[in-house]
Amino acid sequence: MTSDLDKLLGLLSANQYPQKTLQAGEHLFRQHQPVHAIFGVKSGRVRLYRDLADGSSVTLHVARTGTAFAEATLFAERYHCHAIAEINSIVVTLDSAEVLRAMSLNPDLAINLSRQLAAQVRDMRALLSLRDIRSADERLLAWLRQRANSQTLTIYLDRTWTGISEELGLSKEAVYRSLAKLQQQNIILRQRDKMNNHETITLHHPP
Amino acid sequence: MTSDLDKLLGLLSANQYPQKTLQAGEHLFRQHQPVHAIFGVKSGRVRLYRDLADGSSVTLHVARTGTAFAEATLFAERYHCHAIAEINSIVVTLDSAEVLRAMSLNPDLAINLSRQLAAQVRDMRALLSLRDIRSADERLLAWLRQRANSQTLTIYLDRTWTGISEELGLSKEAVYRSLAKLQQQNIILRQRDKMNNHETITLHHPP
DNA sequence: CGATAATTTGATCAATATCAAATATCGTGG
DNA sequence: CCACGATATTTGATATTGATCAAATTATCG
Repeated sequence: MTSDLDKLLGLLSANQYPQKTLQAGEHLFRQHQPVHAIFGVKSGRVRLYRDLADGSSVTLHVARTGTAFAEATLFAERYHCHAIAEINSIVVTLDSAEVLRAMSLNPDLAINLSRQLAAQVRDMRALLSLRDIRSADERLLAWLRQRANSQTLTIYLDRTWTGISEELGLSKEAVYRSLAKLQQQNIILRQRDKMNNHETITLHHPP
Repeated sequence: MTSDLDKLLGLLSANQYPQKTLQAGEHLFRQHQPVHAIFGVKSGRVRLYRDLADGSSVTLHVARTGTAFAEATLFAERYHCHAIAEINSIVVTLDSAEVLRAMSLNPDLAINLSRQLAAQVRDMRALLSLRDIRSADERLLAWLRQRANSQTLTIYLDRTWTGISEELGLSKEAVYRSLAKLQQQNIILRQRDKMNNHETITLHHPP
C-alpha cells in the first residue's frame, strides 16, 4: 500500500525530516499545547484522545504505520487532543509553521496538499459507505468491487485478510467465511500466487 | 449543522455560483467524461457510482443536502464515476479549471481548501472509528462523548435521532433503545427544550 | 385539522461476534 | 537449510445482539 505518509512528505522537497522515537506510553503532544508540527507514523501506533471534564477520555483516532495524522493541526493554534504511543513507535515530524510558510510562497505545495487530502476524503467516504452494508458477504464483495480493475475485474492483494477484516469492520472469521461462500457460489475466484505468496481475486457474476 | 458546502463555496468570493436542477434519475456527469466542475448539494440526493466490466455497478458515495462532493475531481482529468440524482435535486457547480486557476494565483485559497479538507478528514476519521465499536450503547455513548462540550459535558442537538442513527450505522430502534438504557442507568440526561423543540444531553458517570 | 414524520416499546429471528482448535505459512536465527 | 515460534488461515459450535416487522403515541408543518 502506498502510504499517504510518503505523499505528504513529498510535499516538502529539500531538508530531511526529523524523526522522533517514542516509547510505549510516551506522549507525542498534549491537548491545549501550542501546535508545533504535523506527523506521520514510520512504525508503531499512536492514539489520539481527548480529555473530558469528568476525568474520562475519548479516543478520536488510532494512527498506524504509514499514515499521516493531525493534518488539521496545520491550521490550528493548539492541539485539540493528546497523542500517545501505544507501542514503541517512530514518527516523522513536519514543522507546521514551516509547511504553512512554504505553501504561502508556493501555491503548488498547497494545491498538492489539497490533492492528497481530497483523495483521502474520497477513500474514507468509500470506506464509510461500506460500513453501511450490514451483510458480511455483501460488504466484502463491495470492497472487492471497489478495488477491482474495472476491465479485468481482478484485485491483487498485498495485504493479509486479517488486516482487511479490520478495515471492513468485520471479525476475521466472518471474512474467511464470506470468502469461502463467495468462492463456493462461484462469485469470486481466489488464486494464490506461489511466486510471491500474494493472492489474486477475480470477480465473476454480477450479484 | 454548518455544511462543508458553505465553507467550500466560501473559497471563491466574487461571482455567483451556477445552480443546476436535476430530475430524479437524471445524471449530473458520467464516468470517463472530462472533468468540468466540483459540486455541492443544495437539496436532494446524488449518488456516485462506478461501472464494472460485467455490466454491474458499485456505489461509491451518496451525497446529501449540504455536502460537497467530487472534490477529488478538482485534480482529475476525467470523472472516475457517474453521478445521478436519486430524487429531484439542486446542485451548485464550481468550475474546476476556474478554482484551480484561482488557487494558483492565490495560495490562500489553496490553503483554505486544504484546511476544509483536513477538517473533513478529521471528522470522517472520528466517524469511522465509531463504526469499530460493536455495541450500540457504547457506540452511541462514544458519539455523544466526541461531541460533548468538554467542560459542561453537554451536547446540544439540532438534528433528529433518526438522522443520527444513520450516521451511527445503527437502526433508529437500536438508538432509541440505547438512549433509554443510558438514561435509565443515569449515564445521560435528556432534556427537551420546550422553546425550540430541540434537545440537550448531559453526560454523567464515566464508563 | 389532517397528513406526514419522529419517537417509543414489544416480539422475533437471523447474522455475526466470540470462543475453540487445527492446519498452514512466514520469518528468523542457528 | 532446518527448526521453531509467531502469525495467518480455516472451520465448527454457541450465544448475543441488533435488524426487522409491528404498532401505538406524539410532534411537526402547512
